[in-house]
Amino acid sequence: MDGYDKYAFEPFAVTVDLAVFTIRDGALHVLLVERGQEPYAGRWALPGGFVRPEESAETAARRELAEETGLQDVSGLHLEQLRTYSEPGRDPRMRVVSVAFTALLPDAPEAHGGSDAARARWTPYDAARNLAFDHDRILADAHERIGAKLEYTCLATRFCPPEFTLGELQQVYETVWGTTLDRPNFRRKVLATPGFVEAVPGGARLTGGRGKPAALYRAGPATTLHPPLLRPTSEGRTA
Amino acid sequence: MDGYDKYAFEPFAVTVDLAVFTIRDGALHVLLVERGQEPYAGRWALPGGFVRPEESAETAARRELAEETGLQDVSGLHLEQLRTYSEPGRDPRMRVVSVAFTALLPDAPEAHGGSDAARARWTPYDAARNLAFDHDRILADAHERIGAKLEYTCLATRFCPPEFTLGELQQVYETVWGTTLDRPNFRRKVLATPGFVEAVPGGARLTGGRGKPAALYRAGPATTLHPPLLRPTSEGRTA
DNA sequence: CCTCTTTATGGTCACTACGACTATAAAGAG
DNA sequence: CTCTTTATAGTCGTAGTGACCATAAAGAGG
Repeated sequence: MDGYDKYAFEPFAVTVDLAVFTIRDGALHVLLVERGQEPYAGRWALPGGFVRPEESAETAARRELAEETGLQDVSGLHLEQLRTYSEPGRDPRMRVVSVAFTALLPDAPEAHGGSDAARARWTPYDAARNLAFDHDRILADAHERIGAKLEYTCLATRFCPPEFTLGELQQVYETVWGTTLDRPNFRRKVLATPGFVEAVPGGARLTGGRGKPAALYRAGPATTLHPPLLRPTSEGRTA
Repeated sequence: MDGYDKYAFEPFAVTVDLAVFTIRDGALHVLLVERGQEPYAGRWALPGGFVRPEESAETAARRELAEETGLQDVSGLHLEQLRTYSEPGRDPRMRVVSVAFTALLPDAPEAHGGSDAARARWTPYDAARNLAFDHDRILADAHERIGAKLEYTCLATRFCPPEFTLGELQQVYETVWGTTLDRPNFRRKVLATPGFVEAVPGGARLTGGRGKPAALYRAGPATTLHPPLLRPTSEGRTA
């Protein structure tokens, strides 16, 4: 931050890009918009936009999240800065530095594409490839980040509605990690972690499921998991 | 990234700020520079500078790191993006978005203050307060980040010279975390983690220490710790 | 109505990891 | 030679967890 008068500085455009995840039909989905203009016209991209003069990147990201999802209240949603992408050639028109964010939604509200985004669509994560700009990379980084954070935080409840069953919570882990987990062991771990989930006073779910009705839980006050809930095959990674 | 023609965008200045840590005399130190001009003239700040037109933020950060430390080869040093700070009022003169990085140095080369930074100095972390801009916040975020990463990565070896003793490695943990660790248990854990450290073929250190000479180790190929090496009192955090 | 399937829930058992602790070895200081 | 200091080896009990097995409670289909 020193030397303002020693080097001239180039003006940059600053944008935010959002990797918005949800779980739909037991599969991880991400919100994409279709680009209407060059470059990358017709290609899918992460939602985002310019940071306005009076905004911070976080404020801009939450504004874009509201616009793209069409949700009335996005204040309770989990929004987290991922990292900043600043490679000189990442936008062919001009020098754009983009601050990427990750957001987690409980369930997919189908109605969206509020303001400027031409078409917005929930896309299965595995099908979200060949995106515009460096968005493939951003999306992969975001996926890796949330997978890692599930291990040592209570983030998984952010994918769930206000009241949920342990089976739904387990499905969050299985969907993001792409693995299966032993149900009794998962249950034991979650219930043994104080503040992770709290039982709903007198409720059990009946109608939907095919099997025995499951108890309902809410997200607890805890934010971190000690000890962590490690992925089955996350051992011995050398690189 | 859509809507280029729909909203005018403000040009931003983009800078990098570096939180460079080392361990000196058993205490965590951070590299600071003294500002020579307004605003915050005479105050200490994190080293940093503008991102040049042809650079990425990472490139700019490594260039600044070389300039401020005066080191010939900074290519092997650990440099990691922390996060981006973009609050509208964080620089009183203009709109500046800063990408913050964290760097870890094995030992403190006293000679530095290479190019534009008036005076650069290693400062004990606990004494690095009341910095310019929002650098107190950046520094605190950086400290929290490296403390957390020590738990589940092999980052601690980045604080050590090429060959080190387990006592030195333990001191890294104790210094960053501000705790004490049980020596035999720490030793057992480190040696039981494959790829964390590797014994130097036939060496033991003699001259310096007062006690029994310690075996020398090098950093191994592993990058992550499974299971993690958790801090003594990092349990039950609710907020 | 009975049986099969499905999901939820409760439990056991063995093994690993770890905190707390004791003991021994090998150096320098006095 | 003894004291101090640091490194290293090992022990013991407990928490956490992976791999199971068993039971309960619902719907589906005969």
